[in-house]
Amino acid sequence: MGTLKRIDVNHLKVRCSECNLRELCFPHGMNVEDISSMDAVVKQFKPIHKNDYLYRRGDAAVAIYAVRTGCIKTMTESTNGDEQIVGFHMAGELLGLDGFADGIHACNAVALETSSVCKLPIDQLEALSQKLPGLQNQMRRIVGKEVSNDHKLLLLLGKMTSEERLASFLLSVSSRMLERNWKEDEFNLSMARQDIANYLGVAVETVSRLFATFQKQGIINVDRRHITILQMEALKAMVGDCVSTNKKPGCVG
Amino acid sequence: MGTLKRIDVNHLKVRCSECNLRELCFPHGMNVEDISSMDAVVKQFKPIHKNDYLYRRGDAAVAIYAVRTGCIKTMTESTNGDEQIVGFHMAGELLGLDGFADGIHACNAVALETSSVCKLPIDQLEALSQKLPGLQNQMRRIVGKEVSNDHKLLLLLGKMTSEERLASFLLSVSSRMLERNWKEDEFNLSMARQDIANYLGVAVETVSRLFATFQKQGIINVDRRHITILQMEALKAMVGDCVSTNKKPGCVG
DNA sequence: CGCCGATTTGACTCAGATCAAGGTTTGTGG
DNA sequence: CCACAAACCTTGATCTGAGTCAAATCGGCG
Repeated sequence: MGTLKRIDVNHLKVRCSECNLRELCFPHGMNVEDISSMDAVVKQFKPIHKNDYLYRRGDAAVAIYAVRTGCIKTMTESTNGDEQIVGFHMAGELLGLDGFADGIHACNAVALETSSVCKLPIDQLEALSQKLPGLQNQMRRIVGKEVSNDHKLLLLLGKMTSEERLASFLLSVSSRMLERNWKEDEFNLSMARQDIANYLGVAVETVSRLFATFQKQGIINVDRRHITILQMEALKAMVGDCVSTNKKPGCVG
Repeated sequence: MGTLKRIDVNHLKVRCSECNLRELCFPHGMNVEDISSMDAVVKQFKPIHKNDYLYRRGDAAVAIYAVRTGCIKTMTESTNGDEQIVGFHMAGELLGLDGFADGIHACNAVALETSSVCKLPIDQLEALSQKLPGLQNQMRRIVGKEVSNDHKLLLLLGKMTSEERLASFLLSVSSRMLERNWKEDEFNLSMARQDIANYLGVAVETVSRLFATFQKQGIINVDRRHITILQMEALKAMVGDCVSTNKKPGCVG
């Protein structure tokens, strides 16, 4: 956005050991030496523009990707052309596991804005993980997180009202902002209303109306894609009470 | 069902190499020797009864499980008590990946009928996979399949009508029957209507009505939980045309 | 400025939920 | 083996949250 300095990032040397996102990509179970040995594996670092595909359904799956900057959506496609967005991937988050089943990507991955990613070739990652138990552990965690994310979304699509869905979405973005040490109560959404609607399994108009309602209730402030959360607790209460201030008995969340 | 011989399966020696389900559990990339070395890892073989929990949300995740007989459902739980079934696991299918993220199961796993499972301890599986590249490959495939299954369900819950959902469900069961060399057009469902409804994100009454409608249309025959598919093509057409007889251009399914 | 896509808002509609009631199957204890 | 209860399933009537359709407005951008 705005004026950007022209930097050819293709030639920048990528070093996991010097990356300020490494705590998000590989947060646990890997020590400094382990991280350093990742440097040799991270093969590419390419910028892609808004609406560009990182990979398409049907492409050979040769790598997983870590988002450095920007935001990338992944979506499944049905035989009759319907699409369902299954994830928005922010800086420090990984994508590409959808190709693990048979070596062919089952999803499309599209940039929501100009984004850059690290490419981690699967074969090399695998070879390295034979040597580093820490990496193997980490891979397992990454997989587990993907699965548990998907399950959260299944619960959302299967059981929640549209109001709960949007509240849940805003809280998810907010908490991910916090993880990155950005403001948790003020941020810009990188996705269009249509993308939010698709992701949440509702109509665009419903998203639009809910934003208006939340604003009228003084819970959030909406200025186009700029969101300010005014009453975090109100959002949390919509999704499920016990998340809020103190956990109630029986609640793990 | 009916009269069963009393066999204490707890003491049966488990051998992957002799298991007739191994083609489903570990279908590719592992040769006979690899499979044989799995024998030492498969630790338990325990029968669980209808409504018993294989594991609960919050339990330490120490293993993944392969279903030998019966059927097991896995479900997520929201903070306010809602449950969403995320999978039905039939003979030869694996479950338990939901514990990979942080070593704690995020799902409940419950038997729909008396079932037996193989227990594959994660630490030993990991140790073995350091030696067997084939196993590591296979683990990756298993993960990929889980992810792609979840994505299919996301598409179903996010975009399909209730009619498409039920058709899709029946086709999924049917194709899994075929994989097991059972009849693809005649089978017993092991789950209650309520479970189907929950899984598909609709009301029980809707499931009941749709079964009645499909039967009236001569597409299936329903006798309680016994299903006979009379017009497979009609079901396929409901989900998306190009799956049917011949693939149309642009369709991968 | 004028066009185009993104977003909002209002009016109307409907698929599927909810409510209500009855029928059927299964399990249990006597 | 039967009686009874509980769980499961079906069917009908009614209601409603959210979709669809239509139109106005906004924001960029060439």
